[in-house]
Amino acid sequence: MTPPAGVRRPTLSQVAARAGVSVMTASYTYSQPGRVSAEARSRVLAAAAELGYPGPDPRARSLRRGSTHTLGVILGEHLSYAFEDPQAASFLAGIADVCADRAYGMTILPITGAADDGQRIRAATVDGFILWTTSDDDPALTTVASLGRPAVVHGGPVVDGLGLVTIDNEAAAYAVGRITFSGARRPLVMSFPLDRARVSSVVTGPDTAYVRFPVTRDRLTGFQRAAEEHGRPWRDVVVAVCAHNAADEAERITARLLARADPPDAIAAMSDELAAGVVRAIRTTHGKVPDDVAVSGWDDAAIAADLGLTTVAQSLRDQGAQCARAVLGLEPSPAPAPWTVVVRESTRR
Amino acid sequence: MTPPAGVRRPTLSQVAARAGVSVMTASYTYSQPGRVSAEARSRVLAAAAELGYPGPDPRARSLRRGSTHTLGVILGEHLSYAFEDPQAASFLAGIADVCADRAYGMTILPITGAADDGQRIRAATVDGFILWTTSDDDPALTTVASLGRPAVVHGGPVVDGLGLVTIDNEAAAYAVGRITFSGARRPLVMSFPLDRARVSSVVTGPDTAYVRFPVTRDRLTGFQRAAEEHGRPWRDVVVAVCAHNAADEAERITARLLARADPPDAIAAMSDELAAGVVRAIRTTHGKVPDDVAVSGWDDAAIAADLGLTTVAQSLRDQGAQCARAVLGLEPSPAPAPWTVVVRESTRR
DNA sequence: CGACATTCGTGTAACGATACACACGCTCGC
DNA sequence: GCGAGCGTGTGTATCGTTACACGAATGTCG
Repeated sequence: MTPPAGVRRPTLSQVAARAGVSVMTASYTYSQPGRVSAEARSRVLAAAAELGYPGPDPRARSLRRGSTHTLGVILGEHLSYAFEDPQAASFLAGIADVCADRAYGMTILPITGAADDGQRIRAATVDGFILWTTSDDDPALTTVASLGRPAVVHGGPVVDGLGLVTIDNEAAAYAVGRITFSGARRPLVMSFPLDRARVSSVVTGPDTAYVRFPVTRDRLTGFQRAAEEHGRPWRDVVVAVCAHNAADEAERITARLLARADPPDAIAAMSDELAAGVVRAIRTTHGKVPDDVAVSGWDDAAIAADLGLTTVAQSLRDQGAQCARAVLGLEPSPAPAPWTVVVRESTRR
Repeated sequence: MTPPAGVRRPTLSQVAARAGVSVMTASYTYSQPGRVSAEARSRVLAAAAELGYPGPDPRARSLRRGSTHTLGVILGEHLSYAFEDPQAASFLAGIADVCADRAYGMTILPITGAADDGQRIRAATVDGFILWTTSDDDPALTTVASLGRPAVVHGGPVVDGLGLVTIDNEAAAYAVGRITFSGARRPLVMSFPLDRARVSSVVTGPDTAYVRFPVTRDRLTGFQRAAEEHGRPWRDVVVAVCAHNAADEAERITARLLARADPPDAIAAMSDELAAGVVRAIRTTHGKVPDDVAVSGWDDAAIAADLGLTTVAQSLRDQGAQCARAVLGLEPSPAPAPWTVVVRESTRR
């Protein structure tokens, strides 16, 4: 995989010399072919072919032109998890659609959560940024904001100078929570992490003000309203926190909770992935959905239809595309993204 | 998301001027801090802070240094599918691991299958390439080879000057095929596309020499050997081709095949994803796995364990990482990647 | 005390391309 | 017949940084 050493990429001026024209004529042949006569153009292209000139060096071009034709994507969690998280994958697919359309590259930035992330962001050769899964206190936010390049945050928080693409998570959580918790005596929320520490834990009625991830905070707030409306005080509501958006983890935690003296009888999960784990755990212990435990998910992924899950339908793919368009300046002021609640068997008692 | 217009990024020479040192001293402050005295260094950093200088411009740096600190990934199928294909996601995760480690960016190139893909590849500001899901006649291969930058192909084909990371697909297919087809009278292969047209179809005993995707070709060849060893001539073996690696499609096709007068009684699928669709279709029609139909998958994904699928275990994640290391020159000569067959209930009669 | 190594600052010349302005020859239109 | 306008070719300056080589100052050692 190592290229033959010693062969250097020919330059535009070598091509120009060989074609017997000026460097600018050669340059225009690539950037504005119409600007050059047919004869000159063909001589340049012939010379380029003879020399094996692959076209203008993108590095030099991006320096001179000031644009890299590439978008940077900053994924909040360690990259390892990002690709295996189906939500993130849909979101990335949406970005990729727009990028492919406009011939933009899409760079996944090598963020690890370590101290040098700021440097890595500053060193990225990209025209703009899209941020996924950021917390209020994520240092990447201030770094990106300080660069003065266009940037859009998905989900939140609101940062001055950065765009925002999101749904109204609180309203959606309230809507699906009301359905899930209806008639429940021990409602439970299967949640994403509350802060960047990303540890799994089980707490009751957490103060949402301390939750650092805006998406998670808004959803918890909505679920809280729904629970309280059904006469379940928040301080009695159990919130199970999964460190990652993975069904396995939700299954393990749910199994433990079901074994308690006061097992939950309604579980609202923050993703279909987590809900799938919940359902698996319930079935393993010979429980019935929804008779013993009502369950809802979020996203309306393929698995939600398979399992008959009530869920919040949103298109992360569209939201990814919206982010990309916003960064590229194709979408003046992104509107709140649409969502609906899809009611299926998993909440019908 | 649009940055305040008019503010220009300060340059290194402005910082140097403000700090009262030469440009080179300022430059060394960032690239080789040890090379400058503590006093000069702190003056430069102070000046940079006052001016809001975010560090050396990566575009200029990559032009001058000749390296971009970024790897390019070329995904054979249209990007839309790539992210939703769990195999691709694992592979990408492996690349991402290595990139994050070395502070390399990872650019997904905006390949669409259209005519200007070559230009897009040549215009990519990357140090090397990793190619995923390429066919023998993929024009991206020759384009990449002509650039003389390090590149690695996953799965094949073998191209002069490009590295190769793969398992021995033929041997693995033979191994899992022998188990799956044991005692079967109507073996069937659920396959990936045979060529870049990517249409789904159902054929019998295709001439493997005409299959354009090396991975698919090698696996078919292995399955062929396995079927023939069990006394099933290849011309009688049905090969169902799925256009994409998606369970839904496999389910639809399997349902149709099961409704035939001569339904298959053993199905070897080229991925667990496809096998999951196969199992779903069998169960929908009240068939039993493995009693009515033996099934095997490929990859040993999470779903394979869930479904009790016999499968070829390989780590696409490790292979992705291997590709990345090879391109970065950290791995002299990549060895064939390991695989094993995991036998579970789905083939035990 | 002179020879020699080390530390650290600087000037100059690239890296490879493009923006811009200018020059030249032609064709029109009046 | 002459200025305007267009189509084409070219020189120069510059994008922002770093490699390299050189020189001055300081330190070390016999």
